[in-house]
Amino acid sequence: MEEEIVKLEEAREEFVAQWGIMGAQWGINRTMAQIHALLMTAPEVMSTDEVMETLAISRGNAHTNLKDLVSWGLIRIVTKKGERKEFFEAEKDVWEIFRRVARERKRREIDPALETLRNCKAASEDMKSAEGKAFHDQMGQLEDFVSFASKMGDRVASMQHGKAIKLAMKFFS
Amino acid sequence: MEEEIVKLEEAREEFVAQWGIMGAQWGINRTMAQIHALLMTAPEVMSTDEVMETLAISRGNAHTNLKDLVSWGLIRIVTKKGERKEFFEAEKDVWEIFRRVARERKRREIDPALETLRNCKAASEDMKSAEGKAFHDQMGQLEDFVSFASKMGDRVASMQHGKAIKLAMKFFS
DNA sequence: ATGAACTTTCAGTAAATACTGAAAATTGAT
DNA sequence: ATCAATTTTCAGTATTTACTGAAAGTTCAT
Repeated sequence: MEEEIVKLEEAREEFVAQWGIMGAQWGINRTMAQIHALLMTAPEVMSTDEVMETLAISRGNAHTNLKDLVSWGLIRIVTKKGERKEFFEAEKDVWEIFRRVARERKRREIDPALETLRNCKAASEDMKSAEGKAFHDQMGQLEDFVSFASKMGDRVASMQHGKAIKLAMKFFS
Repeated sequence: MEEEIVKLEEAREEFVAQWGIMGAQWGINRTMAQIHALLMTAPEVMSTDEVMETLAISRGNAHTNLKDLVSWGLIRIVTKKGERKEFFEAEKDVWEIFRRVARERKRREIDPALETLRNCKAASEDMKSAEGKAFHDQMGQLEDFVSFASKMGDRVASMQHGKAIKLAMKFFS
């Protein structure tokens, strides 16, 4: 039965490593994604020291990324009574994870981009030249698309899991 | 009327810069995103030299990123008769841009991640411990979610623009 | 008020990523 | 076959991003 524990740890390590790579490809720092993966598959809450030790990273690094994960709403701080230390626990529901990431990325990245697109569109509003008109038109198309996608995201993210599943079923019919 | 040209160039520069920042936030290199933005708003096809000059970057950099954009299907090579140089032209249709990015990211990033999730799930298939079962279950949930999202993406990406719009309308009703 | 337990910050450093520029390779016209 | 135009590659370098570790700050029990 000891064998099972080893196998589990191996599988978990593979998952943590791959989640880190995937995070990096999507513009999230590798360590943050790894900590997230670690906590998602942790049977119990973990302290900063445990995270440090498991991933072999420094206190500063662990601390910063744990706090970033908290600010993304992907993990939460838990305190045990009688203990002064903070422990961390991940949101494990995939639908909830998706919703939180979608919300944050909208707020942090999509909205500022939309702002720029609107600026560029406005700046080229009354242009007479063919180039000016084409640019204005292109900005308009991009703005429409991005704001549409963003609204879709909002809409989906604010749904209950069950509703979303139903919708998806309809979608595939 | 000269004034309009200046204003247009300013707006275009703002767009190029912001698109670069956004790209970087989504794990795409800044220069690649900037070249893409530049070509999306170019009234004419551009040569490597023109791209180099406009963005003040080296030949190697311009070359590498132009070829990467071609491999993403976001720009294409155009030749002018009587000229040996290659020119580049961007796909301008936002829906088509979205489809190509979705396809490539699936192929390059989602599919490998799914592979790992399946591995981890399989590796913990017959585990008896509570930890093993919980891990297996978590991998299963993640796999279901990712593969579902990926299928949705496929489905949407393979739609015609018009169909997608209709669907979206239904969605918002 | 003191001090141990713990968290936070941050200057310095390491690692990863992106870029340059020039040399090598390729292409196509003569 | 030669050569000028053009594309491609890549060793070296610069820039950006991430990490370390230790010092400073905070909190809470006594």
